[in-house]
Amino acid sequence: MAEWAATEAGDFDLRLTLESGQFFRYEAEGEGYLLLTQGHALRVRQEGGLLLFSGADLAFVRRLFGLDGAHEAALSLLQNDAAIAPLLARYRGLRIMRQDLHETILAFICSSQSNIPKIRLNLHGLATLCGMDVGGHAHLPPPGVPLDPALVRSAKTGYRAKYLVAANSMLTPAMLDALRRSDYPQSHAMLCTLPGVGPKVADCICLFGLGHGHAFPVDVHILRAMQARFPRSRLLTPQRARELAQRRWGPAAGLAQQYLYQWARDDLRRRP
DNA sequence: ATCCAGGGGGATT
DNA sequence: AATCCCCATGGA
Repeated sequence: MAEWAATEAGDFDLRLTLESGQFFRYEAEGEGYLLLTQGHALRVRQEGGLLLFSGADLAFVRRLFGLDGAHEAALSLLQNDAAIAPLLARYRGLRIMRQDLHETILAFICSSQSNIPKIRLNLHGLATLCGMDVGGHAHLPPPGVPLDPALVRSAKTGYRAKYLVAANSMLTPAMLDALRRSDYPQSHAMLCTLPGVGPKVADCICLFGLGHGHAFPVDVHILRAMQARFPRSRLLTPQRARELAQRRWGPAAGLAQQYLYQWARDDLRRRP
């Protein structure tokens, strides 16, 4: 077994962050987790304010989990806002991860009309059937390669199979580079040209795969959360909720969304 | 603009 | 065991 390294991770909650619906290629293993991403088999576990890891270098781990000053800067924009501050305290340590762009696109095409366990099932199937083996671990297929529609379908991706096949062929290195070089509105528009990617999924990709803090994906959970916390805003449609969040929180809107999502999942479920 | 199909898993009956 | 429910996207 590889050697463990450690890094300071105060104000970080590994379990909360990993299981908050932004990243799906993990499984519980012993006291921690095994993550399969970007060719790495990364083992992580948290002991108090220390994050222990093996399988990738320090810079990779700190970037993946958002352990940088950008998080503190975004937090400081939210902590004086009465509409969101209680959630910051309740879910202390929840961070936005910074993931690989191509993996994020595949994951969130799978995410439409779905749920976390099923997305994990889809991605595991996709990696096993269409992907590549790296040291005994299945990783997602690389961008640009043609995927076998029958295999993609057998990963139980359902009607999303054709989107995954078409999108992966469109995702050339040039397109990924263009996405990375573009600003938030441009990359959002470009992502919406991919099959299976609409405004909501594009915002997830902007937030988790491109690090655009303004991105504010609105699904039913977020819409419910926004309606509950801004009861005086009449007729809060998904589009209006997004505009309100971006106007109110600016580059911290995406982080606010993550706290709202967690709260909605915990407290605003149907049939409580 | 409005309506509705779509796939598979989970909850409910 | 059968049925309802979920709820983003795309096409009619």
